[in-house]
Formats: sequence, C-alpha cells, structure tokens
Amino acid sequence: MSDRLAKDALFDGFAEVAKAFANGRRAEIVDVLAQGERHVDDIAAEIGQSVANTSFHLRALASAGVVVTRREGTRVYYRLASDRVGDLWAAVRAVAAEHFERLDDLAAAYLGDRDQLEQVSREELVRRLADGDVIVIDVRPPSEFAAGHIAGSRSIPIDRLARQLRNLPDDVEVVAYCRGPYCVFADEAVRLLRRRGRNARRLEDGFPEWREAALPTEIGAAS
Amino acid sequence: MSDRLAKDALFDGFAEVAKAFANGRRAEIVDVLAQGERHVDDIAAEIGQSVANTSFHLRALASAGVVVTRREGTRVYYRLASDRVGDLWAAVRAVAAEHFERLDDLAAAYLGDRDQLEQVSREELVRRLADGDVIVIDVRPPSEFAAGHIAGSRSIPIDRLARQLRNLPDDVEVVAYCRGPYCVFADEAVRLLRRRGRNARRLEDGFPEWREAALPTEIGAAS
DNA sequence: GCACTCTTCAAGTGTATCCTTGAGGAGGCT
DNA sequence: AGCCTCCTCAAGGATACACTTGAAGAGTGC
Repeated sequence: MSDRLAKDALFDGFAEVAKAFANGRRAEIVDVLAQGERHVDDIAAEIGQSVANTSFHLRALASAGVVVTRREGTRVYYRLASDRVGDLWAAVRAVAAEHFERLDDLAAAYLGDRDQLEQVSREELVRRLADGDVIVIDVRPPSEFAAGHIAGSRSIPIDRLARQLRNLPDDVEVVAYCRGPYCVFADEAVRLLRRRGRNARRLEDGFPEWREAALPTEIGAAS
Repeated sequence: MSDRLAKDALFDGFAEVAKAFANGRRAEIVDVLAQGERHVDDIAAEIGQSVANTSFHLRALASAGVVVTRREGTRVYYRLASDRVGDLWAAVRAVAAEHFERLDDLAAAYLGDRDQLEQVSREELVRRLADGDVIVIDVRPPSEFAAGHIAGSRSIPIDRLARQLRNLPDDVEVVAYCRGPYCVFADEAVRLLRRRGRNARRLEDGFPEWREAALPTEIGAAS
C-alpha cells in the first residue's frame, strides 16, 4: 500500500489548516476578523502584539488560506476567507466549551463572575426590537460597528459608555452586545449600567452569531 | 489591562483544541472514529502506526477532550466525545477544501482521477432506496459497518468485493459508500464493478454525513 | 500463572515555534 | 522627488515541543 504516503500527505494537509488555529494569538486574530475586516496596525493593537509579529501570524493564517487581504492606499486589510472559516472557529469554541476541561476556569478568570449577568436570547431580542421597547447598544470598537452591526443598534464603544450615559433614555431597557460569548465588553457595559440604576442585560452571544442566523444587519459607521 | 494575560490564556485554551487536530496522524484517527468507536489495536492498524505511537496520539486527543474511552475486558474503545467533534472535523475539511491551495493536489494524488466516477447525492439515494431499485453496499471494514450503517445497506468490505461479486444481482444498479469524500474504498468498488460491466456509482460522501443528515441508519454486524 | 491489550517511560532525533530587531519595499502625500 | 506611513521580510536567539521507537509496566480475563 503505497497509498499510505499519499494518504498521510492528504491528512497532513488537513492538519495544516488546523495548525492555523493552533496558537492563541492567531485564535485572537480570527476572533477579531470574525467581526469584519481590519488592517494590520489595528489587529496588532487589538491582540497586544508588535506589528511585525502580527504580520507574521497573519501570514501563517494566509498561507493556510484562512484569511485574505485587500489593499487600500497604504493599508492592508485582512478578512476571513469565507463564512466557512467563521463556522470552523465557532466549531472550535463549541468543542472547547463542551469538552476541554480547563476551559471553564480560563473563561471564568477572564470573564469574571457572570451569575448576576442576565442574558437575552436572539429570539427575544428580535421580538423586543420589533416592539420598539428596547435600546440596543453595540459596545465594540467603532471599526467593528462600521463593518457590520445589528440593524437598529447604536454604537457606544465600551470606553465611551460612561460619558454617553446621559444621552440614553432611562425609562427603557438597554441590551448590550459585542463580539460573542467570550467577549467582555458587553459584560462591562451591563455592570456599569446596572451600577447606575439602569435596567440592562447582554445578548447571549455576539454579532457574528446574529449575522450567521440571518437576522437583520446594517453596515456603516455611526453618524 | 492585566486582562491581557487572562485573555491570552483563554485563547491559548481554544488553541489547545485546535492543536489536537494539528497533526496528520491524529486527523486520520479522528476520521476513523467519526465512523464509530474502535479499539487501539484496530486504530493503529488503520493508520499504519505502532500501537505505542497510536496510544500516544490518542492520549493527546483525550487530554484535549476530543475523544473518550470505554473499557471492555482487555480492550479499550475510543470514540469521539460528541457530535460537536464530528462537526469540527467536517469544518476543518470544508475550509481545507475551499481555501487551502495545495489540497487539490494532495487529494488528487491519493484519490486518483475521479472524472469517470459518477456520484449519487443523498437525496437521490433516499428516493432510489424507497423505490427499491438499487443495491447499496457498505465497503468499509466490518467493524465500522457494525458501529452503524445506512439502513438497508449490505456490508461488503472492499477487499472481499471481488469474491462476493457473483452474489450481487446484475440487473440492478449498485451504489457504494464508505467513510466520506476523502475515502477511496467506494471509488475502488465502483471502478471494480464497472470493469466487470456492472452499473455502479458512489455516494457523494459517506456514512457520517448520512447520519448527520438524520437519514435512516441501522446498527449491528452483518448476519 | 499466563496471555493479551494498552499505557507509560526513557531516550533520541529533529525541527518547529514564537518573538524581537532592523532593514526594506509599496504606496500616497506634498 | 523626497518623505511619510504602513506593512513585510530576513535573520537570530531562546525555547521547547513534537514525534517516534523499544522495552517495561499495569490492568483484565482465562
């Protein structure tokens, strides 16, 4: 069976794709790009690495075919190669959450205690949006909001929330959302709002899951 | 932001899961286990590695939570921890097929030329099975057939097909299936059958996809 | 006890990984 | 053109990890 070599080579090929995700920093990059395209500088700041190192990891992702680039002037924008890549990233998180023992501890260490944090399901939010008795705030960075957001949501990046609080009507419930279940922005937003006596909850997951569910989205920066 | 360390640790955790898939031999193991549970000896033979090395890789998979074990007498059976793991494996293959450039060459080198090979979709096979004008043969090893197979199919492992050919009625089309789109068993079966003048095609993918689509299956060895 | 199966250990080999630094190239602005 | 910004690339160092094998050990059944 000399097929053995060919078979091994084929499966080594599949393993190459998995290797692209087999590094924490690259996983962070994929998580960021799942929100929409970003340029290198921006990504580097986001993951707390040098630009050179970020470029290095982006190259690793690109040579596995997982991300693609677009040039605009002096900037280079990276994005996930297709929705399939987002699906793969979601599958990795799902398996980790369900089967990887240490993950609960790691998540708890990063996310803190979520027991007090009430969540809203996508279904409920759709209904509430239709009824118009809720304000949805997108607490991600402006560039992610611009690349796509929940239709009818309002961009209030988490680091500006405290200052913009007074512009929010105080007789309506606020629902905050961000990148997904492992993102802390919405958590922080809800905690801040509740400390100020507001009625606030977070969306159970984030924008990529909303888009994946084919629910209404919009594109474009805040006016 | 000392959250940085906690965030990095969390994403390193996700990367751990990806690492389980980031080796060709482990990918082969996952592919085999996607068919159903198997014992160590069996898996080692299947992937052409020593038992010790196979045990080593199985341990790597187990400590990422991707596979679980069951003891039966002196044998230890491994299986995928849940359907989510199968989904992840499918997602890896989908991304590789769609975006990883070299994959086409690797697949061609292992699978050979598939141009002559006609395929049957799951939908069509369901209809034909209902009409009863087709024979479906499962050309995987007997242990995989026993762990689960398409309802109404017949187990004829590929290495016994030539001898059992005379037992197949020759006025009905034969559809062969095996592990999935990257498995050669069904290809070989179809080629053999057509050389003998039979009307034969292969199922577009394999048993795991059939089960995933919630189509009728059966469990148990051939009588 | 003995046979069978699987795990583990020690050991060797090889090589990949990750990040930093500094230079260099591509594109745009004045 | 000259300069600036942004990104890529090559080199290097520190580190370690990944993979495999052979032999010994441990669990189970007869």
